[in-house]
Amino acid sequence: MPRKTGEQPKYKDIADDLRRRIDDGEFAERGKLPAERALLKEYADKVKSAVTIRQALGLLRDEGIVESRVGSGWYVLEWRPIVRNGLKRLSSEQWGEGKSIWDVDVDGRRMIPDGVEIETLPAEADVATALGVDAGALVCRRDRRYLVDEVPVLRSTAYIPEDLARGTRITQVDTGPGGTYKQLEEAGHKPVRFREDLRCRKALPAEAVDLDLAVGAPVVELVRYAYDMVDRVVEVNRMILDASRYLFRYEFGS
Amino acid sequence: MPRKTGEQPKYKDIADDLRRRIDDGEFAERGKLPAERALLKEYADKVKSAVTIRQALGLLRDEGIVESRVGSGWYVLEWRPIVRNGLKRLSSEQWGEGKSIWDVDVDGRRMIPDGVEIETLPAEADVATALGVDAGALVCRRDRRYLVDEVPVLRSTAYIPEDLARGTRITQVDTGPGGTYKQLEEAGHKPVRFREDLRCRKALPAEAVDLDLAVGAPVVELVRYAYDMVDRVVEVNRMILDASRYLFRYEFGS
DNA sequence: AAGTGGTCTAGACCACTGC
DNA sequence: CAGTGGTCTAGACCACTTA
Repeated sequence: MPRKTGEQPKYKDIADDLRRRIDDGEFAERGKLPAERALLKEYADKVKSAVTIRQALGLLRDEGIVESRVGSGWYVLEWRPIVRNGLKRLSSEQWGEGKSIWDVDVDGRRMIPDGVEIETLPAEADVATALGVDAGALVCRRDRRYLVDEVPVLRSTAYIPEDLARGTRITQVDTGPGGTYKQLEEAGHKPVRFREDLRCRKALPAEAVDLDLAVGAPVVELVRYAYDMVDRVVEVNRMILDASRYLFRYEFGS
Repeated sequence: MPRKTGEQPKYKDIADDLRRRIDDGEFAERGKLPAERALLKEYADKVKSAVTIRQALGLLRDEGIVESRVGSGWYVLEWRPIVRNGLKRLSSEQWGEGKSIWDVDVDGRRMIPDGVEIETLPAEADVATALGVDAGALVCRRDRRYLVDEVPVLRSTAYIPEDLARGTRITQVDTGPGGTYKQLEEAGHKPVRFREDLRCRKALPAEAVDLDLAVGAPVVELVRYAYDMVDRVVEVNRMILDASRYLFRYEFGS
């Protein structure tokens, strides 16, 4: 039956009730909700069809407070963010002394690189524009995924103009202490200025697979530009992050 | 019929095809997709039920590339972000000379305040913690929504300790040129340091209504802390932004 | 008034998980 | 193997938009 005027749809009623029960901690112990068929019985006086129950659960999933596991059930989610400090991580104190800039991402938890792909190839149009080189000019691409607690949280794809990367460890899997930025410094192109463009949107299907997310889950697309002393772009890094796991922090004085 | 092993669900096939057609510009002219019932006929050899068509369209909506208008149809969305520069907007050059810090949000477009609510009230626990005052201490709350192109894009709720706001125009609807920060400066508490914590998640039902979003659409929750010379928190501003309309930019030198 | 998206029913079979 | 979520069908009525 469709909705009557002035009434809220049934599935929203169900979602409201489940949200309240979750907030009340009713499922806190096992972290697990009753099965769909069980909920259908619980709410039998309100709703007749399993589809409507699923609609309510889907709403809660959209809000990021529950997740489903096929063959297993529906589970309450906790939110425990990774704090990513956009300023500290880029201070040369971090990478100047040989620390990896990823170390500052996670407080307590380790961020583990999961496979690296390094390739030298002609720049696509958007990459060329971002780097300020001609389209088709050679660039070095470093592509890598990162895990926290064995869960993928971040895909990072960095582009460096080939003439800056050539002959350095930037083209190697292990860039050595201080990473790419230290290598750029030694090549006479120390990054001194940065820009980060941050955009939040829903995951595309390919990204959802890569980061093990539900389709439509929010991701953050973060593009960082690193400039050297003469304002040349020496690196562009495009990152896709699982938005639900991150808190982005920027601090600055006047 | 359920999915066979190794196959993609039908609704994803439909979504893939529609995504391709949108990218090809097939609907660019009117910006409008065929009606659900028309799509059901178009894809009659693949899919038999309207629910499955709706599932495919819902996927595209989750990805933020189409929207639905009841009684009207499905429309292709364009993405034209508001660039919000987190650094420029907070330089005292912006507000020191009497500009509103909102003016720098929109390039070309105007950001229009839509209703202001000002109230002095005891601080909730989380606000008290953020401001570094005792729970229950009086604070001034300035709550306001902003529109761009007549569309709500931002809800801003600022909290200022009552002893700093008392007797100033902070408690007035119009804070005068330079806004709250100019008033704080004149009270001897010039903000000199800032922190912004940015988190992306799906909209809660109340937020969705407030910003005229679909439930589950991504929003950005941005909390800004302003500190004076002696590191006292002089303002906390909690903002909820329509994520689909914003690009956040942070620039910093080393 | 005609067409549209939104909601709902009462079933069904599948692949996957966990015992 | 029993239970779970995921997908699918073939209908239906409602409120809303557009003309």
